[in-house]
Amino acid sequence: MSSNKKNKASELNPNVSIDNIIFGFDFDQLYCLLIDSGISKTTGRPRLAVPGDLIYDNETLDEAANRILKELTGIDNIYLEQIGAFGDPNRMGKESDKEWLKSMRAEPEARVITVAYFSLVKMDDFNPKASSFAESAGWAPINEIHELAFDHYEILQCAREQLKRKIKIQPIGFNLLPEKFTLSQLHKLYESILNKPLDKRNFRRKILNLQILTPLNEKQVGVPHKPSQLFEFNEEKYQKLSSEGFDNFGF
Amino acid sequence: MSSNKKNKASELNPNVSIDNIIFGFDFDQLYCLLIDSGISKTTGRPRLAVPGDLIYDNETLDEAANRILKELTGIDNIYLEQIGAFGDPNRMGKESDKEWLKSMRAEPEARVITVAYFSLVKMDDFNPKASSFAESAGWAPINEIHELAFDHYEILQCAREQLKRKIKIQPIGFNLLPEKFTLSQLHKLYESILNKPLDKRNFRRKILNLQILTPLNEKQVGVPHKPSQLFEFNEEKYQKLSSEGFDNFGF
DNA sequence: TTAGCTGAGTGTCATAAACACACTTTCAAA
DNA sequence: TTTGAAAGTGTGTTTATGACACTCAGCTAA
Repeated sequence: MSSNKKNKASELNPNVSIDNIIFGFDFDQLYCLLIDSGISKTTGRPRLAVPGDLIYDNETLDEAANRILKELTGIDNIYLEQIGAFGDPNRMGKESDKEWLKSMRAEPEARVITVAYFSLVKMDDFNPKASSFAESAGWAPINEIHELAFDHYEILQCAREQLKRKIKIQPIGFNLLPEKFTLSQLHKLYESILNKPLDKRNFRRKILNLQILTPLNEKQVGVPHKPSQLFEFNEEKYQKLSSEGFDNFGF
Repeated sequence: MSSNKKNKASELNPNVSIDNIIFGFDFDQLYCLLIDSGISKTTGRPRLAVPGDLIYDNETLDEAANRILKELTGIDNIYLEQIGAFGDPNRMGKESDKEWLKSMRAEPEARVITVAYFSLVKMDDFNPKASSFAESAGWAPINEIHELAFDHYEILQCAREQLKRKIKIQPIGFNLLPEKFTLSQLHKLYESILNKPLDKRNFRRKILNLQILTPLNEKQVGVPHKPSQLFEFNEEKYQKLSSEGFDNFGF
């Protein structure tokens, strides 16, 4: 039975794909990693999509999402969370999508349900490189993304909403920052995700009251203003806090 | 092209299914609708599962979930929300599951990804009746469910968590109650979902402050204690409230 | 060398929400 | 008419929220 399973191991499942919204943050705004597969013959515009692929029959959905992330960026151990399944029978109905599918897929007409994920990466961990199935990949500011292949634009909006919801409950935002960061950077990150201004003093008070930040004996250097204190996220204190049961960051 | 699509219309997709956690409430505790497909030859115990089915290639995931709900219960227009996709390659690996699959599916060996939903029904709207693919269906108190087919137990736990999260943000609980209900019933519902006691006076104050309940000129009759005021949920006021932007029920 | 710019860092007060807590009322049944 | 069972009600304390404006430290360029 196990060898029977192994036989199927390397087969692509023609009906289920993964699409992965990869978020990054440059201390100023949120970005999303997009793949540019060239100028579409039908629209005359670049065909932009989120990284994704059909799944293999021997991998879990999480494994498939990690694989896609790894193939594209070369990094693993990334924060990854499922958004949900998107399965409109017509989700691949645009002419430009069909054109692309014909050139890429063994069964371009097959109906594909996609399971969407989002992941949070430290932007400087990743230097976009072309992957095998796309001509190029790059970071796009999320507010400047207006059109994507398939239903990827819709998925992106869901991802943004889910991130908003989640960041109010769990400090996953730290996955978008380097090990050491300033409170202003964290502040700006929360503002970018929640898409609204937050009072500086109130933000600092709340975040510090959580006691999940360790101040370092280190400051910014070379900045043309008062240098900022650096902090790091304290996983241990956070675990303690969540096991004691709290359920809100309150932003 | 459209007729081409229509051709595929009635085909079952062998790789994607829907499973639906259907919640009910009897003013005392939460229930889940389960299907009993008889005594398993391998375990000797009844094989209990959540209603579900493969999807058709021409329906959206939401439509498929509604269809399953309708086929089983005869009711539509039910509150329905996606939980997510579950796709462990081994999720159908138990012997008792395989035995059942062989008797039910055209391709019993196919790998199936399932998209889970939960729905909220007014228990007295629904009198369980046997569906075509199950010998019987019935309500089980969620705290008494310990073992289910496939990964349904895991899905049930996710559903409970999602319901907990959601009820703090949106008043979807009203879908589990009849048109007219008392504050005590609503109180008990919140306690059942959140799985913890809530102070009676504080609960009433909060819920009434939301101003989404209309008191009726009607009381309970025939109860051996002070009769309770009846209320109904006011959808209109709720819409107004949510469009003005609030994001928390605060329980 | 100093003036000016930039963002860092800080505290208080007023308001609102959360929480803890106990007795009286109304009806049915015995 | 007494009893049991759940309904209904208010206050004081504590905690969290939100609004708000100035000084500080380092760099740069005159």
